[in-house]
Amino acid sequence: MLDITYIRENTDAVKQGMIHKGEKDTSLVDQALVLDAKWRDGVTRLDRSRSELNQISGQVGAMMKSGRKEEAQTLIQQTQTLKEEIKELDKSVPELRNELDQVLYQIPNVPDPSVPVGSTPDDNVIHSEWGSPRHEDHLKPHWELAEQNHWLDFQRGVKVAGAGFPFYVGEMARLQRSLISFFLDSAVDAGYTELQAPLFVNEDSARGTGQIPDKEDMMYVIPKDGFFAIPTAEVPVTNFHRDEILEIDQLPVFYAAHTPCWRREAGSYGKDVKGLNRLHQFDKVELVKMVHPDQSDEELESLREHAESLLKALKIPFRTLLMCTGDMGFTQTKKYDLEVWSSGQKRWLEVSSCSNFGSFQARRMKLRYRTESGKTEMLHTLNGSGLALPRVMAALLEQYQRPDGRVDVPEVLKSRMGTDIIGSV
RNA sequence: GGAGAGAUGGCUGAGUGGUCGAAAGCGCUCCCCUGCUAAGGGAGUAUACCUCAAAAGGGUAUCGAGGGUUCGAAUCCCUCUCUCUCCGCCA
Repeated sequence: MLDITYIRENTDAVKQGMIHKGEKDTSLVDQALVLDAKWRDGVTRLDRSRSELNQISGQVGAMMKSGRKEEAQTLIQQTQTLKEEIKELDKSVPELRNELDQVLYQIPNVPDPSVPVGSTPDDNVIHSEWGSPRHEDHLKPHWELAEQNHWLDFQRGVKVAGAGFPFYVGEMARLQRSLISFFLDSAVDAGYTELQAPLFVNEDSARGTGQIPDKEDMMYVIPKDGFFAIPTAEVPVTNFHRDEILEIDQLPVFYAAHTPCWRREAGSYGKDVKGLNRLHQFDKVELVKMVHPDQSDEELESLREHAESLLKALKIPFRTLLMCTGDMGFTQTKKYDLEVWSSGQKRWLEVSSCSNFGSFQARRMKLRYRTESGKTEMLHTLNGSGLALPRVMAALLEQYQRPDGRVDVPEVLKSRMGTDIIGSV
């Protein structure tokens, strides 16, 4: 959420940002300002009444001590109206604040000035392209390669769990494990601290990163215990420091975590869900940064560069998109998407999304640091995939396939795979 | 799952109805003293919000969370959560 003080002082910029992100109606901002004024008025009145009551209580105490009970009684009688007033305000002020928060939750983060203004994916800017995509006619999609080599078992996945929960078999399982380990090692080398995180989170955490109340339907829920299955490691990892104040010399904080991710993704169909393109459960290595506000612009670039370096090391062709205002999402100030070229499907597949959230997430989860002057201030958070496994594997198989359906192992994975080539003729 | 104990500031730990946002100690910061080291003295050291152009100042709330009793609650009552110990179960 945005800071109401910021909205108060930058009303036009906030409205402009909303419009650029595709909202037609900016009246939420005006609503917020009205509620803010009401709420502050209520707080002031409540504080004043309480102050009066406290003062009287002190006097009563002093009288009781010195035995002036009658005097005390008359004072006590005076408190009745005050107490009623407090009781009312005590109810209405939090209600107003709650109303205000509900409005604030619906106001999107303001895009960074460097983000191209646009409304559709066509307005995204190609930031860079890398590698040599294969364009032979008879390249197979990964699901055909997987079928030939018995690498994926979708049917048994359906039997055991349901659609979108495949088994990875033999070399494919090992390939995934090798990639995960490669990604994590790279992250650690780049200064990230490796975390193994809870795979279920509680309601507070889901709220902290904004999955609820907005995007509840994306998550699997375990109602009996009040858990949410994480849709990304971003949720537990960003919440790691929720409600904390970090010292300035602890910054910046970098974390990397591999987790499965569960997404309900209701309503998808067709080529999107074919093979490994879209699953209900998939593995991902997630990178999270918590940084000083002055650093977040640069940190987004280095985050993107790190994600790109993984694809370069694997020699998988990809492009990086700078997402336009209309395609970047509610919570971000700036976002890059990395898309690998799927040689067998002749299309781009998103494997990473690197985002700067500014203080938007931090404010929601009270993630702060102490400035040199001793004040507390919201941190900036960033995250990015590094990387999402299934689509990387899909692109890898397709890019490295041989005419006989076997697949060469990328150089950087050979020792982990224990072989130069996988599959059988 | 059963039984018991507990939850206070960065930490340890007092406090059972009236200047308690909270003693004391430790830690930390600054200053003084001391020719190293050690020791000593003094001051300061939570968070959030409102008010104020800002700073200063003022006010309010917070002693696990929520509710109640009272003029007044860290202290009394109710509900919940969590932690610890013992037993059971268990990778």
